[in-house]
Amino acid sequence: MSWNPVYSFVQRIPRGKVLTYGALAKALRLPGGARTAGRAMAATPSGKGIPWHRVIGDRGKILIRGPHALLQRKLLESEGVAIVEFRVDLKRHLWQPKKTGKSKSAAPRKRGRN
DNA sequence: CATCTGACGACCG
DNA sequence: GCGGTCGCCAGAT
Repeated sequence: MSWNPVYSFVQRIPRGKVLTYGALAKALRLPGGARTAGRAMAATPSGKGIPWHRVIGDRGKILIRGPHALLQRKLLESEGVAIVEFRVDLKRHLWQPKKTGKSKSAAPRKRGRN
C-alpha cells in the first residue's frame, strides 16, 4: 500500500492547525479507517518535510508513545498550538479541509463503528 | 504460510 | 471520565 495520498494530504495542513487520524482517514476514504491513517503516519519517511506532528488523536490527544511524543508536542507548540497535558484544543486548531469554516461542530463526533 | 502488533476510535459498564 | 473489548488491516516475526 502506498501512503503517498496520505502524505500529500498531511502536507496541506496549514501551520498552526492539526488534523485527527479519523478525519484524515475519512477525507481520504482509507480502508480500515483511523487505524490505517495511524499506520500511514507510523510509516512516514523522515526528511521529506512531512508535518506528521500535525496529526493527532480524535480528542486532540497525542497518541504517540515514546520519545517522539515530546518532539511532537514541542513542534506543535513552536507553531503556536497550545497543548495541555498532551492535549490540543481541537475547537481552536482543528483544520477543516473542505468546508469554508462556518461549520457547526469543530470537534469531530462520529457514530457507529468504523 | 500462521501470528502478533500496533501513531485509532467507537461502544459498554 | 476511565478502562476493557472489538473491528480493521499492513508489516514484522
